[in-house]
Amino acid sequence: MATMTAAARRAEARSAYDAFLRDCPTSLLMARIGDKWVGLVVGVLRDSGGTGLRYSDLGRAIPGVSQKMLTQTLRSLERDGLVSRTVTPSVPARVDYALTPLGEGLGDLLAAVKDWADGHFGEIHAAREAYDRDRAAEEGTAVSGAA
Amino acid sequence: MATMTAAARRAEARSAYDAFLRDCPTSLLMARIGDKWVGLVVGVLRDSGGTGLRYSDLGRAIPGVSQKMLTQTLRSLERDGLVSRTVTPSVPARVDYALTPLGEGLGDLLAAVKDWADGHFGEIHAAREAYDRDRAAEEGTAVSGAA
DNA sequence: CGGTATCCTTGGTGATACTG
DNA sequence: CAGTATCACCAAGGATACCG
Repeated sequence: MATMTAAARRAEARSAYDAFLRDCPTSLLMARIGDKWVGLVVGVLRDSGGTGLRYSDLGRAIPGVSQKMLTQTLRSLERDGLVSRTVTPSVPARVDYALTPLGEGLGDLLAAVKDWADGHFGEIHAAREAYDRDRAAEEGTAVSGAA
Repeated sequence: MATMTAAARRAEARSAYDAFLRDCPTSLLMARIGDKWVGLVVGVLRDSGGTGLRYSDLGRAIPGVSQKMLTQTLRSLERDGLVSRTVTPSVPARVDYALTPLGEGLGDLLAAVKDWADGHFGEIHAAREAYDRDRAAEEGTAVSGAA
């Protein structure tokens, strides 16, 4: 047992931390924002005005999303009170999705993220190129040194 | 071939969209924010003041992060010019990480996200409970109807 | 101390097929 | 139209072992 203490303690720490992260509102929101489709969906819903969009409209507005992912994203957003789902029991059935006030708040936040991204992407891009260039230069130096 | 058109077009749309997303600064930043460890790392670095932290300090400050993930996160952050890496060639070697001005900008953004999360988590949590309750009630209704 | 290289597991993602 | 269910895949993440 004593030989496993280090690994066991690490595992325990991980579990405890994971539990903490699950309860941490910030982590939750960050995971949400980072989700591949969430940003697109609330963006599209935001652009559509408060009128809402039908399921198939959403699918068309976001090329490349599968039904599964669209439904899954919509469901989780609905569960968190960020989008509202309105079923009109006509034939064929019609379902509209719209941002709730809370969802609009998230949309505003996302817009702020977008602004920052647009404003600083140039710097980030430049930093990447500089980093990659330096890295290539180091490798080149190493190679020429060896040769 | 005509029978594959629908699938082919979908695949093509996916590829084009994926390419677009890769070039989209907003998507890039969202992916970054959503990364499990990025938020923690810049948060810790931010709290530490501008003095920076050593690699092992970071590891200790974030229980549950593996060396691999810590290094990987730090590298990608460094590549994007968000953190600086300073090597002091003493024995044993010492490496310090700190937020760059750009990284502090990201930190501010993250703080805004955190504020929103803290301010609205109550609503989200309530929405979840309401959703889950409704869902359970529907199932219950279905069952009682069947029975 | 501060990493890198490797293997292995897990689950997120997407394609497909079927239903009310 | 608006989903649900199932399967298959691959890549992110973690554990482990080793190097400068």
